[in-house]
Amino acid sequence: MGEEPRARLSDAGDGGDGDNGNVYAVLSRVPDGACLDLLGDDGVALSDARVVPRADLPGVVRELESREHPRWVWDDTGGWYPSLLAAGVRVDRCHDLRLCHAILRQSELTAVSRLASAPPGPWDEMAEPPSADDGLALFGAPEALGAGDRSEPDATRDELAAQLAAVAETEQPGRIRLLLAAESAGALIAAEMTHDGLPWSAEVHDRVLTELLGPRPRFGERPRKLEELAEAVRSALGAPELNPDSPADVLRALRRVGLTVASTRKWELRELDHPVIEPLLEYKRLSRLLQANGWVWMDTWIRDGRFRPDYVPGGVVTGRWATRGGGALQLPRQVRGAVVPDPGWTLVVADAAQLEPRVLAALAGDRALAEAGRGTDIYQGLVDRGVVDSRAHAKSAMLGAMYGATQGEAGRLMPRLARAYPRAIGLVEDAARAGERGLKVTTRLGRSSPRPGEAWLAAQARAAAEDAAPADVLRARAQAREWGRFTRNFVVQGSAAEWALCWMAALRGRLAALAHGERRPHLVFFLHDEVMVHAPVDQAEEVRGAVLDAAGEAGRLLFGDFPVEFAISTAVVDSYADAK
DNA sequence: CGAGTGTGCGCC
DNA sequence: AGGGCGCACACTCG
Repeated sequence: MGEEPRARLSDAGDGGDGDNGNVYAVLSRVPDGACLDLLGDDGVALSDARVVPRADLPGVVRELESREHPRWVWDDTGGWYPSLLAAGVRVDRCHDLRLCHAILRQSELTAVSRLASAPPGPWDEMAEPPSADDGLALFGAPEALGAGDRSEPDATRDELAAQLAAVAETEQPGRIRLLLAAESAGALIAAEMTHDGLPWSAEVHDRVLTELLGPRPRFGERPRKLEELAEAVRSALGAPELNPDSPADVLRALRRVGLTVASTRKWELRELDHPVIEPLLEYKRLSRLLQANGWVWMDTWIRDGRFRPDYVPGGVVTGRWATRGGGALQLPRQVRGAVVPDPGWTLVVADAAQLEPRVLAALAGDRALAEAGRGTDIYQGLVDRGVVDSRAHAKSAMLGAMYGATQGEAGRLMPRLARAYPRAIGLVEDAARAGERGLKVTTRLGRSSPRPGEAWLAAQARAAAEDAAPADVLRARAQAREWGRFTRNFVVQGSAAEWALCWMAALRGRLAALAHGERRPHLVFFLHDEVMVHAPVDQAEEVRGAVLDAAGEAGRLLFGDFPVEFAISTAVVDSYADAK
C-alpha cells in the first residue's frame, strides 16, 4: 500500500476558501507579551515581526484570523489556546510544534532529516506538556526554549523551519503532513472541549450514587450499603476485623475458610462457590464506583453543570489521547446517565463500529475483509461467510489477531482467520516480527513506534551470545514476543487513532458551518472511536449528517478509494446512558 | 512521612 | 491471556 493520501485535511471550515499556500502566524513568548511573525509556506517572512502586549493578544488574533486565516504556530496549544478561548477567540487551524516535533523525531518517514538526527534538545524535553493553562502559563517561563544565545522567537521560527524541511524531504509528504494537521487539530479540539465542558447533572449523578450506595456519608465513613456489604463479608468469613479494601487481608481470610485462590481478582472469585463471594463482588463493584466516580469526584470535577477533563492529545504512544485527572476516558456506564444536555439542546452520540478491524482491512488492502464489513457488522460478516460459527468467536478471533493472542479460544481460531484473510493477518504478523527484531513499525500516516529500551536490547544481545544461559535465552524470547505484541497492536491502534482524529477534525469544520451565533453545535466528548456533540435540538439531524459525512471524509483521507466502509452508529439522546 | 510500587478495575 | 491507558487505594521502603 504505497499510495499516498491525496486530499488535505480540510480542518479549515469547508476548505473552499481558496486557501492554497499557508500563511503561518507564529506566536512566541517575549517578556511583556507575544511576538507575532507572519511567514509564507516557504518559511520566508511576509512582514516584520511585531510584539503584541499580552492584553491585546486576543484582539490581534481575532482580527488576523478573519483577515488572513493563517495556520497558527505555537510551541504548545495548551499554553496558548485556553486563554484565547477564555477571551472568546477561536482559531481554525494550528501547528502544534511540541506534538509535531514528537512525531517527526520518531517517524521512519523523516528518519534522515536533520530534525530527527539532531541530539535531544529543549523540544524533546517538552514531551511532558505544561499543566493546563490557568492564564498564567501563557507568559510564564519565557526562557524555556530560548535557552542559550537564541531568543525564544528565533527558537520557535527555527523549529518550524526544521519541521517543514523534515516534511518536505519525505517521499510522500502528504502522509505526514496530514498527520501533523490532524494531530494539531486534535490539540485545538481538546482545548475547546475542556473550555466548553461536558454537560453534567450533579443532581442526576447524586441520585445514581444514592440509589446504589445509600445517602452521602459524612467524611471518612462508608456509605450505608457498602458498610452493610462489608459486614456481610466479615461475617461470611468469620473475620470481624477484616478490611475489605485490603487485598492481602481478604486473601488471607479467604484461605482461612479453605478457598484456594491466588488473588482477589473478580474473575477468579467468580469461579468460587462460597457465601462470601456474592457480597464480596458486590462490595468491590460499589467500592470502585465510590472511589472512582463518587461524591468526591463530583465535588472535584463538576463545576456549573460541566465536567472539564484535561485531555492530553498524543498522550499515548500510539497516538491515542490520554487524560490527566478526572479519568474522562474511563467514565463507567453506571454514571453516564448524568451526562444530559442543556434545555433546548440534545446530544448526538456516534461511534465507529468495529473501527480497528476495518482499519486493518484498509491498511492491508484486504478487499475480502473489507467486503465482510460492508453494510453490516464486520463480525457478523465473518459468520455469514462461514469463517467462524458465531459472532462471539469472530470478535474474539479478530481481537486476538490484533492483540497477539497465542492461547485460548482466540489462539485456536486464528488459523481460520489467517486462511480467510491472509493479507490482513499477514500485516499484523509482519508488524509482530518487526517488533520482535527490535525494529520500528509505522502507522498509515507515519507515526512510528519507539524502539525498545536499553534493557531489552541488552537482553537480546545476551541471549544471542555463544555461551548464553538457557534462562537468559528464554527470558529474551519472552521479551521479544512481548514487544512484538506491542508493535502488532501499534499499527492498528495507531492508524485507528489517526482515522478518529481526521473524523473529529472534519466534523469540527462541518459543525463550524452550522453555527448560528452562540447556538453553536460543539464537540463535548471524544473516546477513541466515539464522539459526542452537544447541539440545539432543531439541529440534531444536520449534526448527524455532519458526523456521517465526516466519517466518509476520514476514510478517503486515509485510504483514498479503497472500498472500505466505516460504519457509524448514531443516537440522538437526552442522556448519555441512552446511547447504544 | 513521602515517594514509589503493586493491585485491581474502569474504559477503548 | 492478548494491546493501550488512568486512578485510587494498600502497602513497602528509605
